[in-house]
Amino acid sequence: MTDIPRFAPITRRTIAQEIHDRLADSITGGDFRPGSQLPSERALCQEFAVARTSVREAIQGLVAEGLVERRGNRTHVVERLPGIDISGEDIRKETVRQLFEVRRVIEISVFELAACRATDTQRSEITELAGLFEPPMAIAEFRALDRRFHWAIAQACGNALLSELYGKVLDSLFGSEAFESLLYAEHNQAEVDLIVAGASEDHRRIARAMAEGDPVAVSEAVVGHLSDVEGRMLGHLE
Amino acid sequence: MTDIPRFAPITRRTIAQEIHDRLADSITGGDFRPGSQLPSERALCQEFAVARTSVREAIQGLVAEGLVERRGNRTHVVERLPGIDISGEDIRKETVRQLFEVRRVIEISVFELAACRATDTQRSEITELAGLFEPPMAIAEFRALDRRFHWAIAQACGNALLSELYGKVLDSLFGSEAFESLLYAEHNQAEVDLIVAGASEDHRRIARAMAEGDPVAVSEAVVGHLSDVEGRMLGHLE
DNA sequence: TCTGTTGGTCCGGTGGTCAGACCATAACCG
DNA sequence: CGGTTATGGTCTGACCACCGGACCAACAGA
Repeated sequence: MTDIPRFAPITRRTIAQEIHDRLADSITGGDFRPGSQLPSERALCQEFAVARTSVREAIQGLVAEGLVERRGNRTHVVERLPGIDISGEDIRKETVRQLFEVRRVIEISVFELAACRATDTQRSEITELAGLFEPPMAIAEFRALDRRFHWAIAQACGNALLSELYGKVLDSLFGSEAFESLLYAEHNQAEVDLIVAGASEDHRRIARAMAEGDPVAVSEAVVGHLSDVEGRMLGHLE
Repeated sequence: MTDIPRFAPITRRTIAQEIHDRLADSITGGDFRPGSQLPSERALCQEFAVARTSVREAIQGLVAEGLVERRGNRTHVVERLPGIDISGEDIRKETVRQLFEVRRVIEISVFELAACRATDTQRSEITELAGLFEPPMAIAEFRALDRRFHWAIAQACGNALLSELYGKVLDSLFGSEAFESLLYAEHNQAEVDLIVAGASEDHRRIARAMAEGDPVAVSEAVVGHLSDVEGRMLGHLE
């Protein structure tokens, strides 16, 4: 009997396609206000670390699909996205809401498993990382530490596939332009400071429960943490 | 103030790197018995749908890392994988065990959300798909339908990010060579027939609860389903 | 009106990939 | 044991994607 095919064919994706999709997701995800100017080709070159020809091809696709348009010698997001009739603001909040829903589904289990399975070394690392949160903190510094903290716990859950999936949630959380633009908006600064302070306290609480190997306490701390941060972000930021 | 960088740099990956990683994962994941012959370069060309030069480069990397070795004019998995001292059989079962753990974390929530949020059209589709399970069924046919059934539910959960993540779990579930090799092993046929019959019944039960919009019943059915299939796969297959 | 920025076009070069051909050697089969 | 088949090794020419850069026309802003 012939061998079972074990592997799916390789799929190929050009750099322009990847850039196109990321820009399209960003636009439809509410990161750009309708009518606003897109970053220039040269600026996007730098951010994506690619040649201008790749960025050009991606943007040409966006023009063809009606997501952006040329105005003079500038590229702007169209005033009305095809097929979408809620505002960028609402899209952004829905994106964040869904992200928290996913976190509730996965993060609680990951943290509970880590509480049970982490090695002593991992518990020490988690405790040490929690101790580094010292408000007030610059947003960028806070987020970098926040990610390290969550990833350390992810690695302690003892399930490679679950760690990988949670890593993708963290990629969404820390790579989300919708999330970032809420945090960095000038008029949200005072509220963001409160979020940072609350989250820092929550992280220490989680780390203590983790160090004690108490999954129930960890679960309660995570539930409270998610509820608090989500409530503040959706209720108080714009 | 300068714009916040919104996008991470593009990463580049060659076809040979992708093939290398997939082969390495397959080998360390227990899909090839130690000492067994790897599929030929030409066979892998066909499966991956790439040129021989790409497959060659990937395999040369595996040789360099000590995962495979040349014996005469054949390529074989090494008898002892570097850094691994449990058998492929145990690795395979651990892979499957972790996969079920991830399913319990995510699938129950996805199904519960779908029970609450599915449209009438989606409920009808789910019911129809469940009705297509008619044991006895060929494994390949069963798995294709199984995947459609789970994906239909995933799309009904009302959270794009969660659907995407669950899609990756399904990719692992239906793309896992560890899983496939347990199912297709000749000596497991009778037990697999029992798994197919039990799963078909469970799917109908889930679809009924889904049609009734009963998340509690859906949750119970899913928990039972996962427990049953996992128990059979880990306890009775080899 | 002038300057700077942006999009448009073009160029030559590099790396990755492709399909194919051919050969030497080992494995397999009668 | 000999013949056939299969496999890995090497090589070739072609094509594509991508790169970095240069230059220009037109627009936006001061």
